[in-house]
Amino acid sequence: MSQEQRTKSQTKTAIDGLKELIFSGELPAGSDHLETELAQRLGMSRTPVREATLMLEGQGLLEVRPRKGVRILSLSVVDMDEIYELLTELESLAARRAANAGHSKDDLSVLANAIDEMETALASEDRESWARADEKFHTELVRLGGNSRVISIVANFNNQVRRARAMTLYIRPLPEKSNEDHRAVLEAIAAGDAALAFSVHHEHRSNARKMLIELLKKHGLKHV
Amino acid sequence: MSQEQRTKSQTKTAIDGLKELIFSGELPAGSDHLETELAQRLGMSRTPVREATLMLEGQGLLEVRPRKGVRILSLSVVDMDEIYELLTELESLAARRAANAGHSKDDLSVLANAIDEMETALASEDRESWARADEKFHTELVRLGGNSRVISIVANFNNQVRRARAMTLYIRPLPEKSNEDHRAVLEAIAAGDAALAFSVHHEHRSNARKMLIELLKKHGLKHV
DNA sequence: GCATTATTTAATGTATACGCAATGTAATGC
DNA sequence: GCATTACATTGCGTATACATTAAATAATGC
Repeated sequence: MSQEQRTKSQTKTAIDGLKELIFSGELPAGSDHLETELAQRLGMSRTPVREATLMLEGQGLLEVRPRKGVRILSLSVVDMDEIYELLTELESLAARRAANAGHSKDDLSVLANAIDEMETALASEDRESWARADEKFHTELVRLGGNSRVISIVANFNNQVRRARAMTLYIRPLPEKSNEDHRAVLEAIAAGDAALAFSVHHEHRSNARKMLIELLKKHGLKHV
Repeated sequence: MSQEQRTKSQTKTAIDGLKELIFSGELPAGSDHLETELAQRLGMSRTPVREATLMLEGQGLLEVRPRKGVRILSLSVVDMDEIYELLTELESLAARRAANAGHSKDDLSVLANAIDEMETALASEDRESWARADEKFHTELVRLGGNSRVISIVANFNNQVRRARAMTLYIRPLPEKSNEDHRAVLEAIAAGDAALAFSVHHEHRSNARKMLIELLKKHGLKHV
């Protein structure tokens, strides 16, 4: 954790608080909440809550519906598919850029570590640890890509699918083959083979997308 | 134009007003403006202006800098390059999806018309008309792609580069070859050839990107 | 004179007040 | 009973008041 601001503004507090409430499921997808209720809950006046909800609406986490309250957004299968398609493209773009950037072995150590962590986690079937390492890998990959717009868009959509991912973590098959892909991507980047990095990662992500969508359909999860 | 809201909220008025002021250059890139000043200018209190600036900050049009005022963002060459790279990828994705969607000739008429309009405009060297038709083509292409996330992201970044595009409209060479690409993309989509639609459009966009970046550098436009 | 501290200023962040419009409820006419 | 209209409620949009604090300025000691 980075050093906290001397005094965090109420609006920031509200943003973080709401995010946390949403991610944790305390404000479930589809639920409605009046500004006054949220303000009370967060211990502040309506003003900063209002500003926070407007910003989070811009980030696709909720919807402000006058007189109906703030609605926490749920994602349909189509939404998930759209987002995964987008993430596939953007992460693959990042992989290509990362390969072209000529990163040193040292630069790539976070990726390598994440892969190791996933391996360890897989061996002990520790899905939570695996998920953390997986997210670390993908986040770092995008960071290495270096396109700041891509970085923030990907981060944003990862937030949007966070709940869904957590929800499916225990019902999906252990990603045995996944790490082969990760290693292949890492190697392509280390070798500076941009086309390969792109295509391998694209394939990897496409597969994950298909798997997830099938899973959602199979379990009748129309909204997550 | 769609029927106006009975009563447009002040916040919406502020958003539209600020956008217009930014796009028109009345609030030049890099300039700073206090909330009070903007409120007076827009004829309303600080509250809706504040909400508007926060939302526009989320859209990358300006930056809220406490005590320094709202700064209208300018884009560096690197920024432009990042954005064009992103647009290249997302529009190409849209082209692929459009090709896979099995659109009828009728569905593709807007694209076809836009191409014709560009041709006409080119013949009379009417750059403004050409730019409008070109934007129409690209917007429609993305719309046909049908991924709503992609649609809104592309729209957003088009807003961000709007000024820069206007600025370079008269100093860049007439895009003689450009329409060949557009036609090729249209044909690939009509034929349902997704891979071709993707690659042709990707190439088209990459070229435009290179051209623009060269142009900015050549003219010493470090910030637009 | 220069650096440091105290003071003032001003712009923001936040709370609050208030009117309006949308929603629900009761009353009325048929 | 049912539809329609009047009424009450309430949640939001906006203005405004106030507190806070960063920045600018003045004052002080050396």
